[in-house]
Amino acid sequence: MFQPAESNVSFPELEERIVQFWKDRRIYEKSLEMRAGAPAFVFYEGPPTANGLPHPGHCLTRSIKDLFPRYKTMRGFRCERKAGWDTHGLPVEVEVCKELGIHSKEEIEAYGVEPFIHKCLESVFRYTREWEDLTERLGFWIHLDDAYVTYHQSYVESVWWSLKNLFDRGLLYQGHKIVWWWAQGGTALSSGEVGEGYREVADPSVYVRFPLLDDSGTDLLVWTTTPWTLPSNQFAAVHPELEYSVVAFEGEERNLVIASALVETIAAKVGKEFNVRGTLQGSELIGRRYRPPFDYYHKTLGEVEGTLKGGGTEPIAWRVVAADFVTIDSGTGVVHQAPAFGEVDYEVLLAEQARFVDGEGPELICSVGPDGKFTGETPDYEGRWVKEADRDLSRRLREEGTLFHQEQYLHDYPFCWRAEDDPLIQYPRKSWFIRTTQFKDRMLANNRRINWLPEHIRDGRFGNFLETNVDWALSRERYWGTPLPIWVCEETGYMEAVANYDELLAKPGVEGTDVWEKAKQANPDLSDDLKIHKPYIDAVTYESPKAPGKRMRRVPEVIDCWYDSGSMPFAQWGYPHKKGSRERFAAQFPADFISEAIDQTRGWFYSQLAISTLLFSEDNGRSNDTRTVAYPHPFANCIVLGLMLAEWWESQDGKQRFLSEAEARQSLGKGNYTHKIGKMSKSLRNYRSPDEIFNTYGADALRWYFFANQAPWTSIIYSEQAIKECIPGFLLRLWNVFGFFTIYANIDQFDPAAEIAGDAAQITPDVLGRAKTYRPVEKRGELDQWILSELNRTIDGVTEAMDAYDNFAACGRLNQFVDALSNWYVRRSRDRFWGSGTSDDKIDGYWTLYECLVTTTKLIAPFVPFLAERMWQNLAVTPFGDRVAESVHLCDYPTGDAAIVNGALSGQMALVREVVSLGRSARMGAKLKVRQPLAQVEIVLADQTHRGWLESHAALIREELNVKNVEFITKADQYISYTILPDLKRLGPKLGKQVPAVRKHLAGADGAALLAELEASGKVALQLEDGKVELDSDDIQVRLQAKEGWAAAQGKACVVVLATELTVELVTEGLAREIVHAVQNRRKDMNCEYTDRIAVAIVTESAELQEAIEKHGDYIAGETLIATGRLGITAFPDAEPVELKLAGFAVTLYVKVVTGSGKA
RNA sequence: GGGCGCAUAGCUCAGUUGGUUAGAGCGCAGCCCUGAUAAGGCUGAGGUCCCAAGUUCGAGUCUUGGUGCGCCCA
Repeated sequence: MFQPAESNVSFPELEERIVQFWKDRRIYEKSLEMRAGAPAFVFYEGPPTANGLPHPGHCLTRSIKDLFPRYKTMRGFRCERKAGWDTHGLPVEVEVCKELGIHSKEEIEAYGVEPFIHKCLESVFRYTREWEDLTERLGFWIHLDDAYVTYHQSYVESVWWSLKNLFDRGLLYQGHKIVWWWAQGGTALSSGEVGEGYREVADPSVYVRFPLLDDSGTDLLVWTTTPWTLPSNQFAAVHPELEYSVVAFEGEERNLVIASALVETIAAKVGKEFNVRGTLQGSELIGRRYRPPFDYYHKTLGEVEGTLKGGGTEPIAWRVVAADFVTIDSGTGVVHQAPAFGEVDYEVLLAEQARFVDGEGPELICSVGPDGKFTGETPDYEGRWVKEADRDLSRRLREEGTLFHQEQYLHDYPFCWRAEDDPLIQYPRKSWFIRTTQFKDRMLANNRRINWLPEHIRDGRFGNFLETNVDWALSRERYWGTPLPIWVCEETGYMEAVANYDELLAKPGVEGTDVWEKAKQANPDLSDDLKIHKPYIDAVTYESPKAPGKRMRRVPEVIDCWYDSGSMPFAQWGYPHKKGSRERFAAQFPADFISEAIDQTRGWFYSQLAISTLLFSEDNGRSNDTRTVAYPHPFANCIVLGLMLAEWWESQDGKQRFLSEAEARQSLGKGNYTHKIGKMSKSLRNYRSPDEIFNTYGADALRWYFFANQAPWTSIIYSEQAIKECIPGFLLRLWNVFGFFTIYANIDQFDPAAEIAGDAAQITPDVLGRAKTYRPVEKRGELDQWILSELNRTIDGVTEAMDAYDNFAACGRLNQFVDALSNWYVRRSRDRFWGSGTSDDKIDGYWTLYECLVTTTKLIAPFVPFLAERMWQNLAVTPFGDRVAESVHLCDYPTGDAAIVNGALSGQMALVREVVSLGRSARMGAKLKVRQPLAQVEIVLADQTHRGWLESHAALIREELNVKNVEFITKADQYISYTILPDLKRLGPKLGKQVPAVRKHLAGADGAALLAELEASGKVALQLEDGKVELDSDDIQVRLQAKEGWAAAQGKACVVVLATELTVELVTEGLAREIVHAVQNRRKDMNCEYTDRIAVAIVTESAELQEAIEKHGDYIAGETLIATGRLGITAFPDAEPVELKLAGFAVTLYVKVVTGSGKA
């Protein structure tokens, strides 16, 4: 016996039970053990941070990350799934600061770095429980117990190892980075923080003369809104391809060089007439020297020249240089360069430095201290806050005659978000960099080998990002992160990188480890992993090998936490220091599959690729302790998920928001609200929590929605309505087929377990074949052959799609199959199952449906693992017990049997479905309900190929359309007109410009005549204006059209015409069917069992109905299980009378159950 | 400002190497079937395929330019 499928299934409850079942039986672990010796399918988990609650976007990533490992496991691979947690970084510090009510680094230091990082550690796992619950409830199978954690000593030491490797290869260096700097607070701000603080302000805007040294009468004109940067000027930049003019303004002694396109604008600003004395290309200006507006540096360095790498010498600064970023949008087309205070300016300096031999190029000039005040290098302004000095600087330029023009300039400028009167300045900070630019080509080569989904990521967003690669600014002047493992000699500046803690302890004269030991003594609960973190690690020093008696001290920085996550391919195993890590890494590198959302392009996708390319490429330089592998690494296939959007409805004024349209309609009235789609926002509360979705619709509904409703890289709307619709649209439809099967199989005591002896394993076709009554497919009826053909086609289609990481297409195939199973196979098989007794045909039906369900269960297992498990338990475990796999997730994925696929039958069945559909459409047009039998249907086919087959299925068509006779006709001129259309794909290349004439000719021609000509001679000759054209039957398509006035419907391939005349016999039979319908409804209202036999009385004045009962009594009784002789026309007292109208006649219906003794 | 992506029915999206009458789901309206029944089916209304120019016998599809939106970066 099968456990029946409950008709009011609650998927959330079902899923909760399955979660428990998996846990109790260790199914996930067994699914791995089962594949112990199998080839690996390598998956990497991109680590989330558990210091915030998981939200719907995480459900999407975790669903996709679950789908493919499950699929590959069923396909025979061993897929280990190690979870991971990202624990370091600024977001964690910010959360802790919020909690402590502090902001700045000063405040953190005042609070104490030690207690601060303890707080960070606590914060990191605040929501672990919620994350674990979500993971489990969603059915995401992953080893949470064995997760890698980025702050663990073993992980940090792997990161250290890789950094030492880079350091020793000269790929890790110290340089400058221009950052947005809060001078008053002494800290850099992240781009996010800077973005928060933009405000419109008026700044002084000055046009300043830079006199050319080789032309005593001409000055470059530059423009800047930050006069305080002028003392640090080093270059002037022009665009080499722009045209510049030498301009004489009225009343000015000296000429000015301005981009030609800007001359008018500037003249208008100063209200002066001008003369253009000449023009020249930007490229002609390059290399020319000028005198900067302030001489603090120029007086000593102005005449210094350096040796160029290419030979020769050149002045190191105050020259015109070429730059692509120069535009004519504003300013003068000549741009003042102060590399200390602008990122692009700094890049210009780097480019210039690169032209000179080492040590002879320009050094960075910076006249401002970290406090934002001028230093002693500019004695006139020493100690003055830069913004406050702008006015004096401008005055001095005016006095010296180099100020051409000054005005107020309104623009957006960033301020500190926590001290809103403090403007930020761009400022150079010392920073550690990884020389990624040196590996650009190798990263690009690696990238080209990655299978990106969607494809455009490779050459688009990600490829472009690699093309414009700049060295990775690795260090952070923060507290909670992986400490940069570099120790510096306090005397000589000699540096060493350290690969792990033991290596550090082995250094000569180590001191400072007591700081950690004391802390641990004071608080034994402290995690040992903290000892390699700030502030403990900072205390550890050792003897300098270069200066006797001097110490090696660690640099103060921690590193970018993206480096942590990008190191996970090796760091998750503690490679290379942890025992066994080399083997594990070798076995699990590179990954076959990863997936995250598109925002990780420059995050995890890049950090992984960059680190992997630098460390593990075959030609990676002189690394000696790494393994190397062929591209691509560290991942081969990557699904880049789209962003998840929220959907809500809000009132016209935007003040009220609702999460469903129904709620909005109820509160605001129809039409008084707008449908919104946008970013998910905690503060707007514009989405439901995943828990609500799980509890209302279930995880399978959510998963199916993610997988089946759109390609994964499109932006996905978290639409409650659409999630809800997955239930009737797919889950419940399959559930109903499953329910249908269990009901009838139990009634007929169809029991596969009794027929199949011994181990039934995974109930594959070969196992089923052992059953006595299981007949080979070719011996079964056509409908069975058809659905099994569809099943095997579906297996192939789904497998092909999933192997290409195309879950959307795979779901489409599954959906199509379940639709065919439900809406054609079961529908057409109803009578078979409903009929009493057993027959070979009926048993064939059970075996067919059983095989379809069992196989579908396995096919859907990776997608909707809960429903699949429940169906497997009912269909397999209940009847077979321990003779079958205890979980569907321990099964192999089905493989298609090409011998069972019957393409011709698929096409034929599609045709008969179309004919039936058209017939119903024609009935609709004539307002003839299907219960009313009709005498005849006539079918006109455009293509006679399948006519014979269709004719042999006349019975099926008769039944579906409720007609007495089916005729196939070819001579149908009374119903049909013919149109002959050219096959443009064929004729286009052949005829070219004649195509429009041919189309015109055919459109105006008599279709029937052309068709006759084609049948007679095999071709059609057309006389066009510019010659004769002959078309054969392949060049044309015949299209049929139903003429007006018939109950007819036309499709692509045929026309269906109904005879609409009704005879008395047909009407009477229609009435009998009305009676059956009424009695069935009554049975349902009375909650009869499927097998109850009943007595019925139909009391009516209508002679027509009485005649119908008389003539078709046996039919009525058979359909509605009326006990023999118990259909009458006189009332009986012990049943409730029901008044109703049948075909317009008043009837009183009496129904009572007489016996529940089985249907046979 | 730069890069990438998107724009097709009321909503969300498909649309294969250019080909005849541009599809699906949902929603809406009407109807039907039904012992799988809190399912299912049929029909209908609804489209300047963002705009413009070009290539072509033929453009939703290719090219160029523009507009709008989103994401990333500055």
